[in-house]
Amino acid sequence: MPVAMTGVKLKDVARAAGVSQGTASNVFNKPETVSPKLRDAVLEAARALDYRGPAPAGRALRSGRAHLLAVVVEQTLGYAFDDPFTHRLLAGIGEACDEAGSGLAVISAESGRRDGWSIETAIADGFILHCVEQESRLVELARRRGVPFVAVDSGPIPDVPTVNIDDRGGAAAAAAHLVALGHRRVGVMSLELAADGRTGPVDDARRAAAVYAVSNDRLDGYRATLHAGGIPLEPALIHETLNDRPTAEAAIDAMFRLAVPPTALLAMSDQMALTALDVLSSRGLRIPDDVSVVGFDDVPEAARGRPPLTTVRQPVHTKGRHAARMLLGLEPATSLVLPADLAVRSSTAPPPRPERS
Amino acid sequence: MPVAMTGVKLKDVARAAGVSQGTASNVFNKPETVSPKLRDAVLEAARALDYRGPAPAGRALRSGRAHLLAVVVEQTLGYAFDDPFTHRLLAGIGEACDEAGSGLAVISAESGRRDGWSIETAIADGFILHCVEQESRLVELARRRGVPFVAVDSGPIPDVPTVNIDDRGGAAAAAAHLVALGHRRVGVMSLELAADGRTGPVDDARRAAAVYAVSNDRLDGYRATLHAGGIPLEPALIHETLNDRPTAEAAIDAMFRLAVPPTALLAMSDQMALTALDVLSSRGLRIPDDVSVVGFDDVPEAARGRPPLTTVRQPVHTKGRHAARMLLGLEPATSLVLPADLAVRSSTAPPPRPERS
DNA sequence: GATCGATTTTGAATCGATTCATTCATAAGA
DNA sequence: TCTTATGAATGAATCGATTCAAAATCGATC
Repeated sequence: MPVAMTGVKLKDVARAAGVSQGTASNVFNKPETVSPKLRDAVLEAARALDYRGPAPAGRALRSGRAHLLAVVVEQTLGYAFDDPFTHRLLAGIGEACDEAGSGLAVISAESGRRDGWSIETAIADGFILHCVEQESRLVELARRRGVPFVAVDSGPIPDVPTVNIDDRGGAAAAAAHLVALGHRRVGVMSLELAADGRTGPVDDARRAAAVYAVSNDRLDGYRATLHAGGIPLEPALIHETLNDRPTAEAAIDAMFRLAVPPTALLAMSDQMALTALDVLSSRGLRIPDDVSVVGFDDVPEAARGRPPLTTVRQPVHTKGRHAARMLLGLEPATSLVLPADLAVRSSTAPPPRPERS
Repeated sequence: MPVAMTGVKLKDVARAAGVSQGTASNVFNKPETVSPKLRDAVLEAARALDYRGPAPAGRALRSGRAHLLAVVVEQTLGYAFDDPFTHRLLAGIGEACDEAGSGLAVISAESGRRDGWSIETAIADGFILHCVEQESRLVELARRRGVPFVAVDSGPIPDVPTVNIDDRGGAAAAAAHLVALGHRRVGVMSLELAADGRTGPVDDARRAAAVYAVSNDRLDGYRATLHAGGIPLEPALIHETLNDRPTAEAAIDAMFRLAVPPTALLAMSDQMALTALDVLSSRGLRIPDDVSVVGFDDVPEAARGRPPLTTVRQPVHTKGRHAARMLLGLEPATSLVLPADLAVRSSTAPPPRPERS
């Protein structure tokens, strides 16, 4: 058993076994097409030379296949793996990859990043873009790269397969639930509308500048439904956050400092809603007695909230699965809009002092 | 703006720009070494031909660098992304990758997997093996592959850099806490000892057959400390589970059917401990009044348990970070043992009827 | 004007396999 | 016995870049 140094390649094995390189290659890739006799000879030579098997890089170059799907997120990898929503999406994608024997990589397209591994340099068979702006640098990059890709949670994009949920409908259901309960003053905690890090009240100009389809659609759903119920939604009652604790807390602060604070909160993510639960109750407000809270996403933590969160349920896992299966050729690559519905739990109730019973 | 079909390569660009291929390559990789004049010419030619940039596969083949770290887990991808512990590890690894501009891939080494992407075929600069058996197929594969790797949560492995925590010490601290509270009858919920899917009571023979260093060390820590406190740990009070709900529930069932059931439970993972909290309280047992429960890991959910879980805190995130940094050459590749300590919260208390006060 | 050193540029070699159109056997059918 | 299919094996071409030793260029100095 010699300790091989390096550099044994298929050519050497082929030569040692006295066969052509093509045959040696076949032994490793389509063993059934080569006679047992030669097959054994090659395998034996490989063993003798301590050949480490076909080198992946060479193989990828020639065959054009990488057996790897890459998920592109706009945050840092550190953040992505901390976010429960992303987990579920990745789990769904992972399931499809399991099916196809493919690997799964995550690419961070965070702006300030050193280059290295990115859409431009990743050796992958396809990309899943998550939550990108409609006319984003990332879409452009993926296009240029010439590798199939699908966009998830990014709204419709011309000539690109996409997977979305009915954000507008889900948001409408959430708002309708509050209207039905009798709420007349409702605050909205919004996800980012544009990628500029801005937070705070959302006026019409800001809304017009929205680039994230998801936030925009949800806001639309809220607004339209509240409006139909005769409830105006003034800028002071819509606060944009970064989906993290500090900015969510600031939003709550601002809205509950108003002369007439809201009796209910519509949050565009469970993460914000759970923060709200926490912040509000630590201020002595009771949920749902004093304030109702509705989340969005139905992450696993939502049902375990205190109290369990009323929220918009969406098939995150399924979404990931579809996107991955499209890229893997396991289903046709089209554009999908999956349904979202309301899961009513215990964080919502009629407002404390109904104007009419 | 012509719609390029395919197949424009560096050679074509070089020719069009009237420079050598080497120079063209430098324009994309070390722009500072080529004169502005030629640089512009090349860039211009690239634009004109709609060149898509250096193809990653070709680049990887020649340069030998992939700019990608791969994490190898023994479960399916679907499972891996569902497990809170894995998230934290990945977040730590991701953080280091962010630093180095590297990508992060996850490989499932689940046994029944179709081939495709595996240790043998992944184009990666290094592997992080998580929770593998000491003399595992996976270690062997990684060795053969000839690419640097480090093993995490796998105990010491000869000639391989590893990152572990002081499992024995952490477990001992957990047990000592219960002993100090006055418990005399303690049950253990164990993680898998070997990869054969077996569950149920753990006798000496089974213990001797343990291949997972983590489970083995924790069990050792529990045993030694209880023993020192004069508390015997009979097989009927050690139950092996698969770290999922059904088998955890079965373990609890069995132990609480005993003539003298335990007054405290030592669980080797928070996931099991949280399940225990759930199962026990749904049977009318109060925690910690009737039964004390100690977890292991301190996942984020632990602090949010009902009641908040007393558990062994370990630096999962840091563990991942170290492993990744070693592979990325950001710190020397050695073997690390990080500390674990006890986080006392509200799931532990003295036993209901102390034999002596 | 010649010389020296530093900076650019070149061009061929190399990374390691897969592919595919041919050639070569072998067995079956006429 | 002579085709004709069928299945194996061959070997050259190719995938798309990076590398590096050697050659060319350029300024500055003597």
